[in-house]
Amino acid sequence: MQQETTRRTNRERSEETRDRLIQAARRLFVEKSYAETGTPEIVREAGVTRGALYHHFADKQALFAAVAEREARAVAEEIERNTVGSPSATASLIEGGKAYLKAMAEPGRTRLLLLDGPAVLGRSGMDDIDNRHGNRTLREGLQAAIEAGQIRRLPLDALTGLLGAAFDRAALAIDAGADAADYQAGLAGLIEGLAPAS
Amino acid sequence: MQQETTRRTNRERSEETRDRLIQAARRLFVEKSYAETGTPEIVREAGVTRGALYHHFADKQALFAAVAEREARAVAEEIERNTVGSPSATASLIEGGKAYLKAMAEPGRTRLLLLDGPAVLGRSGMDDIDNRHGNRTLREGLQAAIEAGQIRRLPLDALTGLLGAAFDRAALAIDAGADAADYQAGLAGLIEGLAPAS
DNA sequence: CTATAAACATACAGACTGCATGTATCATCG
DNA sequence: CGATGATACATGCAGTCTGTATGTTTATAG
Repeated sequence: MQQETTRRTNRERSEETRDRLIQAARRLFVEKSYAETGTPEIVREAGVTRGALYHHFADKQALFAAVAEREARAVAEEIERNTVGSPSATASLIEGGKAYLKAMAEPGRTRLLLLDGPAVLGRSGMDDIDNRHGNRTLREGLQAAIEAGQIRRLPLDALTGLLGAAFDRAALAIDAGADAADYQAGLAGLIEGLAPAS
Repeated sequence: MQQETTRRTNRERSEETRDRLIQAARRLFVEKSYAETGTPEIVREAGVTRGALYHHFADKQALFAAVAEREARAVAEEIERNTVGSPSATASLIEGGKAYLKAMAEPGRTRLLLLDGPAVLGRSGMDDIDNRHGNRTLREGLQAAIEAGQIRRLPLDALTGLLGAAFDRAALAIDAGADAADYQAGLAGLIEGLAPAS
């Protein structure tokens, strides 16, 4: 039989369709925005029909969640790959921050994860994604630094949130054309300032 | 003439209609969200028609911008009212931060200004509003603290953005039910840590 | 090879946005 | 004060979108 090329297992069919939808949606959500991208346009770009979309995803929002989830995972992996163990805990934090900013420089990530994400999924929804992937690293880094006595003993969750927000803001500003060095300096200043009072 | 009650100048008519629209929109944008609120519902709540809405505002987004602008102004005024001159510049920053968090505790403000705002108007659009109202105070406070030698000399705009983001994050977390004291402590730690290295 | 389930396609109902056109109310000027 | 123009608003319509219900094809189990 020559149509073996089209003969695929169900798993493969689903996998590919989901993948095409997520990739097409990512392209359009980044180029325009979540709100200004319609599902007809997404499925056209993906080469499937809206039936397929609504078979695999509960609604447009669920498709966005899949896009965001994949993106957050990619960021986390990229950081883990580009980061090596550092001597001091604070230095490790600063280095991790640099890796985060570099990963977030990939076009579209700030819009997906920092602008549309919180609005579409709510802050709690984005927190769930963050905690599954990226933020965990930051929290563990801070905890290690605190227990190593290199950072003042402050409420861990709050500190994680506050520093994470600062990093997010830096990523946004840099993406908007601000001077990266300025923000790197500001972040380093904030982190170093957390050293125990002398 | 007994219908003098309905005899109003054009200015008054417009003023009241705009006001009713902005207030109704605010209520609904807060209760649900910008995306899930339709213009038919807004005008019903405001007691006018969609014609009036589209006469006064270019589109739904422009109406949201008006709501956000008014809210940002209210926050700025509330802070200015509740804040008194402090001895040290850093203490003044911390006090201003407390006033900000208190103002942002007004229901709906975090959603309007921190979640939907950036997504609907873009970060640059929200920055415009912020710079017209709130953020200016923070920048000036930081500048004063730097020139008074109470805070390390770091890039002013970057530092303003980073600390502002941390405050925003605190407001969101507190609104979501987190312990306010934890975040206050974290913020105080961040600010105090900016003191020049001893 | 048949039956069943999964994957996808198509058709449709309801709702919404923005605009175009119509009407009422106010302002201006001779 | 009366007519003319402008402003404020109302109504109707076209196009589009989302989610669902129903139909069809493809894979899998027995």
